[in-house]
Amino acid sequence: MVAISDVAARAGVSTATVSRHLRGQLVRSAEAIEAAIAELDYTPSSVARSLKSGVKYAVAMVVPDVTNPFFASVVKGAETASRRAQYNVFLYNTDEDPAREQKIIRAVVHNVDGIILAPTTEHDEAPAIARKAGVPLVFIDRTIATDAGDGVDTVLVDNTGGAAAAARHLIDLGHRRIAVIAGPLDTTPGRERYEGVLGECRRRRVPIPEQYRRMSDFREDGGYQQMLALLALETPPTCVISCNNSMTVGALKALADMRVSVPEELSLVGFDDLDLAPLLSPPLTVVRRDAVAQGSLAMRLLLKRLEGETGKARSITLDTSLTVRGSCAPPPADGRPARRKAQR
Amino acid sequence: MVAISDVAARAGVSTATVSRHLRGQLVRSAEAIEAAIAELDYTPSSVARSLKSGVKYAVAMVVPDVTNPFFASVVKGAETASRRAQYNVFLYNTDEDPAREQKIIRAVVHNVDGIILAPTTEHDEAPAIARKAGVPLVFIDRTIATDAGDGVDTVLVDNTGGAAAAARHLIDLGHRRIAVIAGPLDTTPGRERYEGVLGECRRRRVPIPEQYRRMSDFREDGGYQQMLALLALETPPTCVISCNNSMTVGALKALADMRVSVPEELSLVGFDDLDLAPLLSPPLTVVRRDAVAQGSLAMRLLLKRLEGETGKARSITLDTSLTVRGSCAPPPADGRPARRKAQR
DNA sequence: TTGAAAGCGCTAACAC
DNA sequence: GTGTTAGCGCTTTCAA
Repeated sequence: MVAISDVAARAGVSTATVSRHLRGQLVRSAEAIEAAIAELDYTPSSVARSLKSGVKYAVAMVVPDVTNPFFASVVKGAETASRRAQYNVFLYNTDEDPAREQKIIRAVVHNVDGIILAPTTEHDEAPAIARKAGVPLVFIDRTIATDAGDGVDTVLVDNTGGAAAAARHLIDLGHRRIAVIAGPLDTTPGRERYEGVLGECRRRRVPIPEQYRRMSDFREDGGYQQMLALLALETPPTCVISCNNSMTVGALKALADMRVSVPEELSLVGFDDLDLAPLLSPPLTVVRRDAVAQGSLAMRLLLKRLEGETGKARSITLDTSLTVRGSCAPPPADGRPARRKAQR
Repeated sequence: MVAISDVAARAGVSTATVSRHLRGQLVRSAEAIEAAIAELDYTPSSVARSLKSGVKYAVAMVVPDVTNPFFASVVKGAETASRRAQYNVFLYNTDEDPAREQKIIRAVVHNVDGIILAPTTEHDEAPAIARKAGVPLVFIDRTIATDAGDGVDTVLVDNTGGAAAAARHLIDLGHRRIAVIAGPLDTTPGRERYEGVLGECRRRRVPIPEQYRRMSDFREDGGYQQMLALLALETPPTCVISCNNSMTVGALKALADMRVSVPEELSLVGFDDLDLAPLLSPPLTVVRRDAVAQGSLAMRLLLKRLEGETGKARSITLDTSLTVRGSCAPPPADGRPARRKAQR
């Protein structure tokens, strides 16, 4: 490995001078130093630099699963935004496991300058750990309930509004038997979307009975099982709101397996868009948001803090929008929709 | 920040003893040291450790785009596999830009212990850079043509076989006018899949005319445009093989926009599966491969090298399999399929 | 403007 | 088993 001392020797100056030149200061021997650097193909060791300065030029992104297109886009946005400031992005998947998340945060907190985290639960210990280590933390997509989250910059979306818009759309179409497949309620988007649906339905006097409130886990299989359960009900709903993309995929598979035709027999709205959603038959109506922008914004907030910005934490809420495609229609006239036996 | 010297002072021993204890050696004062560590909430600085040992416990994953579900899965597999050895994964997107890729590799090569790369082109300079720096490199999904790639472990899939299987399937169904939407030919999967299709067709005496060979770029819009071009031909093909998932999405959109019914008027096979592929109507027939396994295998090869394994480079080729769903049928009888005017 | 030298936190000889 | 010490590559006083 070629070190700064090699360059200094070759250029006939001290290491201090080379270091100064590297930091952009004017030095007499700039040319000789440049020549030496080029000949030796020297790159400063960021490790040594970090040891001295404390800056690591690294940020950790901790998300449930990059394989989820939403988080893939978030990561993409954050990574792209990190380049301007020459930061590097460590990626970690928690698989929605709070224990794993804590382990990651603890291990990482001393090795990065900042952390972007989609917390697994709303009673998350990451803020305490990060604060103790003096490492800036930004929440993305989810916050935590307690005031342990005070002082943490946050980028959310208007889950409540998006979910309410989905409910409104269905109510306006004439639906009165509305079901919701909800994500974990100890999670910001899980809770807010659920409450968004419930709130809108309450406001419009279309109560959602207990059996239409299906608690699930943001996973494909959860969506599949809950849709199956809904279809097996004595009086099934005429429409369903699925609260994230993975569960929506599961719900769609259940619908396909049970040969339920959408939207004739059952209407469906998903939260979060999917690449192929417009190509399904019918094209899927969804609540959309700009995931790349969310990631990029989170990174920008973090970089501001790393540049020394102080002041109280900011919480930014991005808009969502209902994209109406073809998966919703008025409820079937006979009032006995969607009940089927399984087929092989 | 609390350093090893603080722990040593508190435990009444030297820093060397604390260091030994940390590395697992038996020391008399283990208990006192543990107590001090706990009270001070001490974590060893990985930066200092790296400076000393040269090991950074970091690996760079350089892929075209995490937003592509294939690469998202590769990254997931690699990240999961990295945990066993306590390595951390830096993520970079090249956006298929060779200049950006080079810049990333150069910047990263001295700050990581190893690199996993899906090279942008087949004449890639990464191996030279990595070799000069003495950093192990693993190619994933793509190799390079020249022997500059000698000494680089590689994890590929049987692109040729997969593409040939797709062609065979179509020929067996009776198709004689087969078109292919190819990826960049200076890319391993681009070239191999293209040649796989061509080779099988040649073997079966079903030549593919020039106008049915559509060169594209692995991007959605490329697939869209090329499908449009095919449909506009005087004599359009009766079936199309699309050589990656993004282009397949574009092709499907073109088909939808032009109201071409699949598979009645045109059959379609995609390379790489998509989450919703089974839910399309018709469900999409694709060539599949295990992306998570690919990523995990690449990381395992890399970790072996980092553990000191020597010996010549290994090149592993994973299987692909044709998943027949519903998007292929015998060609239309009238022999004049798929030609349409655009509709709004 | 420049060089000498100290030191960031940790590890590995080396001597005890 | 343990302490002393040197040094990884770099930055940054402090003098000159």
